[in-house]
Amino acid sequence: MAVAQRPGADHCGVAAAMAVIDGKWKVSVLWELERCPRRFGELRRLVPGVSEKVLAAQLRELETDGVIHREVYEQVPPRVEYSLTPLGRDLNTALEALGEWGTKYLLPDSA
Amino acid sequence: MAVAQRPGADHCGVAAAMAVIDGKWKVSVLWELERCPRRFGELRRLVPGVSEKVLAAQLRELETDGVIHREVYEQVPPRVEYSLTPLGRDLNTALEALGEWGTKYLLPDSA
DNA sequence: CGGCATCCCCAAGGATACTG
DNA sequence: CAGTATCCTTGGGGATGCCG
Repeated sequence: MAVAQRPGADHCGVAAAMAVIDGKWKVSVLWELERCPRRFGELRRLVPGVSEKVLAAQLRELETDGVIHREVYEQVPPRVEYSLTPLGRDLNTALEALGEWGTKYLLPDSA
Repeated sequence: MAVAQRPGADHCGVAAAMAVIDGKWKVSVLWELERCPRRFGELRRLVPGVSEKVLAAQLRELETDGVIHREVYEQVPPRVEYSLTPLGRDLNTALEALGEWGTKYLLPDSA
């Protein structure tokens, strides 16, 4: 999303997390990787609508942020697999709380 | 942030939550309101960097989404107070999980 | 005080083509 | 297959001014 960064503010942890998942497709990618490691092409298909350029860019950022791992298998044709790091798994767990809230929020009238 | 919406996908709850907090200052606002209700001008000061236009717009969206309540006191000068709804408090709780992850993530090397 | 209206800008993202 | 390179579009947000 783009979250205001206020160093020192007591919500900076949230801001940091938001910065990591800031990107239109990152949560979807994280979610898909939760099930199992995936190749680039698989992710393209699993995350409909994302372009190659943007998927590659966001994967790089997620890798830089240490939430996913990029494994290159030297073969022909090339094979690259992306997987969650332990940190990434923790992030997904934290996102689940948000997911539960969202599901509850979506209900027209909940109990 | 702007999160890909994939109706039917099993992460749609997360997407819904992300949509609600999508806005550069929304999390900060939510955070400030956690402590106590705040007036418009207070929020401006508490959330440094936000413009009047954008603050007003994001407050409207948060209100539309049912996470904050807008109370207008008919006085001169005008007085408007914003507060969290129960739904908003739940959202903040869910965000705390993310905040804890973020804090952990920020540590150079954690135990 | 608490806004809304207007104009502007720029970075994130989309489309397409090309490459190791 | 798994990307880069290039060009282009969009809209969220910044700055400023006016109003009840």
